[in-house]
Amino acid sequence: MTRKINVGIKDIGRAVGVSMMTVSRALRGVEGVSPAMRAEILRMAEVMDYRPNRTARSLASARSSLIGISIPTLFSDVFPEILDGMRATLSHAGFDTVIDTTDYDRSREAAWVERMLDWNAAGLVLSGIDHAPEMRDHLRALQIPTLEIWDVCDDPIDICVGVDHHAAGEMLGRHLIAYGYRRPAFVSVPEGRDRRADKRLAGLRASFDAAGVAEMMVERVDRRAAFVAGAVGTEDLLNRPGPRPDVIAYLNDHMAFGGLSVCERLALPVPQAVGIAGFNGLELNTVLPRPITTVRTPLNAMGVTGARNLVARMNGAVVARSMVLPTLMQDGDTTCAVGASAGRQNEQLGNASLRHGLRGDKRTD
Amino acid sequence: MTRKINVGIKDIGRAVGVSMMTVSRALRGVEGVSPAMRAEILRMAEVMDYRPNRTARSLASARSSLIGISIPTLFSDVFPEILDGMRATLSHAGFDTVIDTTDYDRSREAAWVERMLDWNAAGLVLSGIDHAPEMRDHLRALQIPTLEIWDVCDDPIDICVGVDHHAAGEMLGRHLIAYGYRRPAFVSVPEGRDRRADKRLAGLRASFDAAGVAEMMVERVDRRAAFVAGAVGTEDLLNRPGPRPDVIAYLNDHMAFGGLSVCERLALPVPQAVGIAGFNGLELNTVLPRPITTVRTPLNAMGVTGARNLVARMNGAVVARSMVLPTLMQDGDTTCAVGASAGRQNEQLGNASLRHGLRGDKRTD
DNA sequence: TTGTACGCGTTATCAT
DNA sequence: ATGATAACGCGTACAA
Repeated sequence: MTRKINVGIKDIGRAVGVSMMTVSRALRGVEGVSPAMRAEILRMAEVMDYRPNRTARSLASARSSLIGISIPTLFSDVFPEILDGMRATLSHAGFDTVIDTTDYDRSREAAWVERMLDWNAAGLVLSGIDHAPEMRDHLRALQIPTLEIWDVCDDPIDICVGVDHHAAGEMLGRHLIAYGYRRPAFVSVPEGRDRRADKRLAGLRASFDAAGVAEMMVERVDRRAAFVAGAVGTEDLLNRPGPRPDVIAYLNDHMAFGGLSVCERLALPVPQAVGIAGFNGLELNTVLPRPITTVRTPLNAMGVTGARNLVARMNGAVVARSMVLPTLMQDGDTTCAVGASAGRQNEQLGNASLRHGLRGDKRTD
Repeated sequence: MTRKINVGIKDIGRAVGVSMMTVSRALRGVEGVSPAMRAEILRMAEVMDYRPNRTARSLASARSSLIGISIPTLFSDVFPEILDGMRATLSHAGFDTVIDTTDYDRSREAAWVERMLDWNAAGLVLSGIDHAPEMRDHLRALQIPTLEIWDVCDDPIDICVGVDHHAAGEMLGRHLIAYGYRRPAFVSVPEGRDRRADKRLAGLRASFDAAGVAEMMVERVDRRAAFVAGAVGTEDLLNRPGPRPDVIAYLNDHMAFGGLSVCERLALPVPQAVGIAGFNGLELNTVLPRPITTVRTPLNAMGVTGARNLVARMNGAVVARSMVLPTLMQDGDTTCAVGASAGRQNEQLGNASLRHGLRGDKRTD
């Protein structure tokens, strides 16, 4: 019960001399209003500076223009890039985005989703495909348009758009094996935190397994800043007793760069003494003194595609349940042919390069 | 008008055998319900899995739990860090955050603010203090709790929390002058895009002016990725005819790092041939091969303080209209005493260091 | 402490 | 093509 401050549909109706319903119809652009009347109403709305009350609209129609977007963190180039891809599509379609950062906490995500449902959210965007089971069931039962982004599976809650992280890991593995690396290591965050990272590691493992290398050192770091995490993890890794790894792969490019800088500080020749590989192919890479070997992921395009699919889905269209985007093996200056047979490897790589496009255009799918 | 899917206050009332109002009171935790009755109602709500309809609540009370947050971009460590600082406070207080990225476009910000008002937003958070005048007036007239963050002035829309960018620029200028630098340059984005950057540049200019150096080269780059922008801007700057700058300051640390990497590629000794200075003191800096001289800004603390003030303000408390947080001059390895009188400068610095705390604890305010 | 009646601004339904 | 009326689910004001 506050003082009436905004003009409402009723006021416009009174001014023009028609009922609320005609105004409502005219404003929403639905059928059933004569062109002349519609024009006059729109003009009057403009003059009176009418603003729709979204809260009332949502209550009456049982749906809102709110889209809930849940991401693990803003401290990564991954999610801002995806969000950027989605923004234009969603805002053009007239949606507002309520964003929540979960810090990789499933229960927090689930609680927040319930809140969004309390808002009559028009749709949801979730990061990845690993969620609280009750939440999955609930969303499925409600049939609310839900996009899972960045990872894919055959059985999403509703629809999904992403890349195959396992395949990407495998691809990187094959690349490193072809170069002759045989003592791989992986620097990541604590297990279970980032499921996509775990999948990439599994893919990497699978490739090395297939090549007869069963052993893989894994270092896990729990630091927020990726640069720092990569540096710390690399230091710890190199300080371990036993044989030193000949190649280190990282969760992402930022961590890889942190690791690279540690190697330089320790005067460890990269890529001769140790190879370095990242993930994502961020723009960062284009300015580094030496580009890092990485797997390029179509983050922005993923956002665009995901948003489009979601909007189509909300409009009742039938869209692909699962959409897998390709990734690209991008060779940099931080890996090279190594080992006793480096010369021979280089020849083989020449051939492989022709066959599979080793430098730049090898891709999943 | 859809099928009734959620249990409402009415249903609980029926189940317990009381009126809706008693249920409403019990659920909201307001006075006027006997403890026994409240306990029973809460239990029943739990059992029936009651979920409040926020839309209806908002319509009836003419206010919502939505806080609109407008930031220029997610591609910077500044705004994610500020957002991170605000998150816990806002979510504990029961607010949902609707985030919009404006890409430094004032009219876009203004349009979005109107949408938030249509949602009965409980409050707004805006980046900086430069906004569309009509929007300012509108928000003032509505008296809606509004926090302007990251920059400060004497006459905010409502309340503000930030740092004094001009003073920060001046501080950096004095620092560089004390080191003997006399041919300064600044690499930034197009003028008017980022007002804070413009203010820092103005402060820097003021210091050099006071020291008798009127000339300052300014290079402006329009690239999204900060690393790339810094690198490109530095290349263009160094390719200019005429005397080369002896020190280059940047909009932020990321750009400074991009510039640093260009200098290394060109085999330009830093800091002997050219000094490099950034802004913000990001964690990035702790892992770089050589820490960049920078001005540290309390981004996270700013978010926390801002959110607390805003929540207090929404609760009707009186809070400081304007709150200025201190910045810290943080000396790195990318600047040093230079010039014909480098030796003497070093001595002076020794003294200055004692007086003003040159290394690490010089600060604004 | 509890209940009644009404209003919030809009959309849905069924008239005309 | 337009209108009257009833929701939507909850909070406010006042009465009991």
